[in-house]
Amino acid sequence: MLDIKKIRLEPDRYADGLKNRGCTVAIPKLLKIDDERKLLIAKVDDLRAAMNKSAREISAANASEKQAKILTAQKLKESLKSSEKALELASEEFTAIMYKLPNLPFGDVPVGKNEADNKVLRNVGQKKTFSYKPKDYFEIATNLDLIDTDRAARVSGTRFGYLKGQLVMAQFALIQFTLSRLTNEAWLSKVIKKAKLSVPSQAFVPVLPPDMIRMEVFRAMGKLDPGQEEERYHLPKDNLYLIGSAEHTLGPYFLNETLKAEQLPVRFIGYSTNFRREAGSYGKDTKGILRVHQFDKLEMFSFSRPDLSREEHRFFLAIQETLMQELKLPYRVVHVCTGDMVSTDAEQFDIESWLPGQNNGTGEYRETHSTSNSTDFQARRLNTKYSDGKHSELVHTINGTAFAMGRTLVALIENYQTEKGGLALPKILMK
RNA sequence: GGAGGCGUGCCGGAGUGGUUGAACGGGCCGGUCUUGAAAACCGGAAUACCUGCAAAGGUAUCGUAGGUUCGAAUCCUACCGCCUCCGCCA
Repeated sequence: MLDIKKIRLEPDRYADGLKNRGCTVAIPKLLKIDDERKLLIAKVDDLRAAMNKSAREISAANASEKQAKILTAQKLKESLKSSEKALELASEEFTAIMYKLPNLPFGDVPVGKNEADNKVLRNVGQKKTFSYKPKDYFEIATNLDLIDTDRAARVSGTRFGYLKGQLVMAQFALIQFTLSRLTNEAWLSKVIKKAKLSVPSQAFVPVLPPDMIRMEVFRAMGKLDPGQEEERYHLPKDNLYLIGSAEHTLGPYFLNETLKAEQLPVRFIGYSTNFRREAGSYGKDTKGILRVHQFDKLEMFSFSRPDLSREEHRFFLAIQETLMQELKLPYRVVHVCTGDMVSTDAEQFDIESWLPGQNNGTGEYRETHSTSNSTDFQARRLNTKYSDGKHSELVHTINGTAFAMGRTLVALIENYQTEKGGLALPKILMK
């Protein structure tokens, strides 16, 4: 959620930024609704003050005048109730609009309508040349009996898969590899230095978070906002939702807490199973495991001081890139444009991995990673602050994929396939 | 799933309808004393919102949301969470 006070100070900047995101809410109208709301707050506060005063008088009054005073107070209460009702309606209208507003993009985020306007920042890594037409990962994996979606469909429906055998071993190797890097301060320090950043090098704390989340908390994370609800699995009997990323339960870890300034940044590397309904993607990637209802992912999350959040965000990107380079997977970095960003983000980078077997063997880039700076947008609803002992302020939250298991396995299979239809995975995973 | 208990400020802990933002103790911050510290003594300290240039004033907050009442930390209801016992169980 945005801060109405900041919107009031710079209405034009907000209007422009939100317009670039394709948000149609009119700022002047919002401010007018807020004005009306404030008038009602003043009215209700005055009436409550009068009520408090009369209650004190009743308590002090002697028996003879008490009854008359109570009668006056009762009348006062009637008018208070009607004003309170009016305030409640005005507040609901105001909040409904505020919840619709996405985060304000930074001024240097590329402006654009949709995916087509995203800006490719760089291509990294050597694309392997094949002496034959490289195969699709699904063909290879099916031949080696590493992925079975037919039986999964029988058991669980479309967009599910069984991962088997050496592919499972590869997933756990990938997990070990990643955790060993993100918990290693010396390694992180090298990443920071190479990226010319000045954030501290403290290690990520590995976390296995809950895979289910309460409705109120999910809402506070901004992940049930209009348009997103359809993407979530809901368990009505218990009123719980299945998470779509470890981000969803890592973010609220410090719900309603104030951290000490010297604690920051707090860095988590969470591993979770993620559930997505993939509503509205019918007919897209129906084969294989590129787009499934359930997949595992290692997700980075950081609570940062506001003045360092942009560096922390670039640090996340640098980690993603370094990990990809260690696996020798070619990729490109994309600066996501205003129209294509996730609603809670002020800035977003994606990494798209090179998949040589896609597109009938000519290859294509597919999104495998994403990293976002949500500034104080999530922290405001989560009420997560930090304090230096004198002042307290909302923290900034940063999230980013370390590795999404399924799609990374896809990239590994396609890039490390052999002519005979086997796999020669990188040594770094072979331990 | 059954039975019972409990949720007060940074912490402990009073408070069962009337100036209670909340006794008391500890911790914390500032000061006096001291060569310095400790002890002792004195003083200070919550958050959010509204009005205001400010000083200041007002409102709300005793798990959360409603309700009863002129008045609620105190009474009622629901929800959330924690604890104990029984049952079931990876």
